[in-house]
Amino acid sequence: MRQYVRPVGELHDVPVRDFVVPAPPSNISTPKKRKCEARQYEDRLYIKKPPNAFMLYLKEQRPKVMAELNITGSAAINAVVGKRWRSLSKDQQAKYFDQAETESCRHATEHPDWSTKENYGKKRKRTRNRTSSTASASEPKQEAQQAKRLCVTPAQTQPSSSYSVVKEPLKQPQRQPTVTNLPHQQSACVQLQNTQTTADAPVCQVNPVLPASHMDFSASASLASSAPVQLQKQAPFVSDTNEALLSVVEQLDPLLTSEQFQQPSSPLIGPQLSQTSLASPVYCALSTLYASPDTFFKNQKEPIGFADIQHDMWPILPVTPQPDTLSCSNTPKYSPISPVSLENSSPSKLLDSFVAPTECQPMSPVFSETAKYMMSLLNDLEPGPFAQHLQPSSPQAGWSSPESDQSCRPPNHSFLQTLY
DNA sequence: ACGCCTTTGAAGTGA
DNA sequence: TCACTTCAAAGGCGT
Repeated sequence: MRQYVRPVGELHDVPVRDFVVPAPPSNISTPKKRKCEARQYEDRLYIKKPPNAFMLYLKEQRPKVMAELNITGSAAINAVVGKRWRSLSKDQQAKYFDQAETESCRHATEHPDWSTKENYGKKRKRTRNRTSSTASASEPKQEAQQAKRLCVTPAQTQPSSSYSVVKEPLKQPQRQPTVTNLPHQQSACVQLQNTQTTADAPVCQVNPVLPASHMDFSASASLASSAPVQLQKQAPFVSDTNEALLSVVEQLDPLLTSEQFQQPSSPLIGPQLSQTSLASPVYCALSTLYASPDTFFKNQKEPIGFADIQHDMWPILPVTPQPDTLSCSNTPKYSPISPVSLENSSPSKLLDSFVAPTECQPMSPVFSETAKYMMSLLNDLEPGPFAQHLQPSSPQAGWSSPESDQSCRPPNHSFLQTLY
């Protein structure tokens, strides 16, 4: 496999280069069923939708049902699985919603500019007719609509920048970096609470994690859900990864383990704070890294693309972004509303204080300090690579870590090694 | 060769 | 806002 080396930043004034493996996304289309789409987009990659919870369940259950019932027809299998799905409890289903959120987050990281809109109308005629043979009068209209969609001009279905990377020089997305212009899927992730929400300073939104509709259902499974204590108690399915990650965040933010969070129904401040903390850019970025480190680092595109993918990643990377790798467009930047004293602030307060400025600004030193502290925690969990690159960073006053939770295991992933 | 079937959920579309 | 449509997976079947 070919690899390319490109500079990604500097470390202690020493240029750092990174291998870029131009591996195609894992969710490209199969040529068989995408001929129509392929006609329009030639050999451009077709990025599929991330699977939803039921699709993940379906994938898992299909071989079981096939073995149990000795049937092979997918339609029959799907009907059986659908029935089983409906018989599952909310808690049982939550496992798959959790996985779906992870997949969605990973997908959004790999394809930051992609939305389901890209695939809309790309399949051939497909008239969903639940009433079987009854040909409705609206069918011609539907067909006409679909034909219209199928015949859209390339200009109407301008591929996003993530597509363009495949064959063309990287282009700047045409959208302006206003949050309101972000695709809905991207904006679904995180909204930092307690931030200014003026017209000039929209609510910060960072990498996608989950649709809001899940936040009331899959609280235990959502990274950005409410009640972090619930997340620990009622989510035996939470992976080792998330568990370890949670332990880091809990250490990062002592508030998460304070007594007020032991009661899910207690004060309003609980969900608010927990959502902010668990949905923080750092946590979100870390979860992305943990979820798919190889993909994340291998699928880096041009520097500007990398910055676009995850500006929030820079603070936790052991490199300093070069000025020309920072993009002023399409990526919310974070800076403190007002100078925050490290001595008197917990990380959660710091994260709360970030808003998206109206123009490109340099990395917030406060944010970087937060990230450094997180790195030190990560280093404790998995000693190694970062120790030689980061100055030891002891917790500031007010950042005192709680007693480490014995149930929180260190991450099994060796993603840190992939950095070097 | 490729659309249909069949399921649920997420998201897009149009009124 | 609401109803409707499309697409994710998958493999046998029909055209």
